[in-house]
Amino acid sequence: MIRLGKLTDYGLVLMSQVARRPPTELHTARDLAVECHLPLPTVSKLLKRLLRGGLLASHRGIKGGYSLAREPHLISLAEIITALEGPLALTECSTEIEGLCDLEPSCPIKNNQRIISQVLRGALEKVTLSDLIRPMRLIAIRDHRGNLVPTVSATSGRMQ
Amino acid sequence: MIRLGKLTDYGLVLMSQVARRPPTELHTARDLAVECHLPLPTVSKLLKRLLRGGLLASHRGIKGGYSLAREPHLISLAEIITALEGPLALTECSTEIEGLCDLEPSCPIKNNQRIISQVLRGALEKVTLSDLIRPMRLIAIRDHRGNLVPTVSATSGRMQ
DNA sequence: TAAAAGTGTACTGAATTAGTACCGTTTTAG
DNA sequence: CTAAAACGGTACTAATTCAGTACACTTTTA
Repeated sequence: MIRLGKLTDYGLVLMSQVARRPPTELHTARDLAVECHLPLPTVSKLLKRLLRGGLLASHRGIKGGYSLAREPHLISLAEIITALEGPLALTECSTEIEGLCDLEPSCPIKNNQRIISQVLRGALEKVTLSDLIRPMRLIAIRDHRGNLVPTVSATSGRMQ
Repeated sequence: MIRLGKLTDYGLVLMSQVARRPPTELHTARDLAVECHLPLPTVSKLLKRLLRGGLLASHRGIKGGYSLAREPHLISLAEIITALEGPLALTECSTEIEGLCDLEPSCPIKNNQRIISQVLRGALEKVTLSDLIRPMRLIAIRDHRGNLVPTVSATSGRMQ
């Protein structure tokens, strides 16, 4: 199982909750915690990370709160996950940082690892926050080898 | 960062090491450990899991060892990862098992989570072991929104 | 100016994972 | 027929990572 941390999952829930409301509306950490049934400190922590990632805008003060930094269809899953978990990669060796893996000098598949990570990222970049909040269809396409390849399609008709 | 366990990474190295040799050749856990610079107990553990996943065939006895259960181009990354880490999913809620997540009854994006997992799986099913052991090209395609979408292409001309 | 809301850091307990050890089973060479 | 080499399974321990929390600070507005 390729795992996404629980916190990242919560983060997706939070983002989609904000995205579901009118773009001008401000959401306090407290309100979001109640609406999403999550503990306030956790929500607060996540909103901070999403802010630093440039996905949310914040407004301080007594009438403050958070709003989306961009329109939902311009925020990809890849960005959200990156903001919450750090650089999107399958293994440590596929990041830019060298020397993390003992096998690195002799690793026979190092180069391909990087490419695989990019394929994965490509898949996640295709899905946006606006896809997450509206009904999605799963369309299966048969590739040249006859395998079923699942792909998303929003009801709006957005395709790839 | 979407993380794959270190062990799974080792597993990919092991599988590609076996795949690089003639299909009839048997590989002992000891030999693979030396060739891949990994501790023997770890290698042994991984080979067992890959066997149970149906990706390797084993031969006992003094002249025993492991070989691939199928040709490299019929073994997908998705299968290898599933064998080593369990069902391929982004979050617990996207698996078949219900009731793991407190938010489940009220989770607004539960259904879409499942679909996202399937998209990801689709991407990993497209890459096979044979792709892993030969030079791969990364080809970028622009989708309808003008974004670059990375995709793999083996030098053999295999495409999707 | 006080209250409400965001900002940042640091700590602790829990859960997961990696790594190891041990003992059993199968096969084959001599 | 038996000893050695290799696979097969389980269970345990240490290390790492992650989730969750607490606390002190800054900003804004009624």
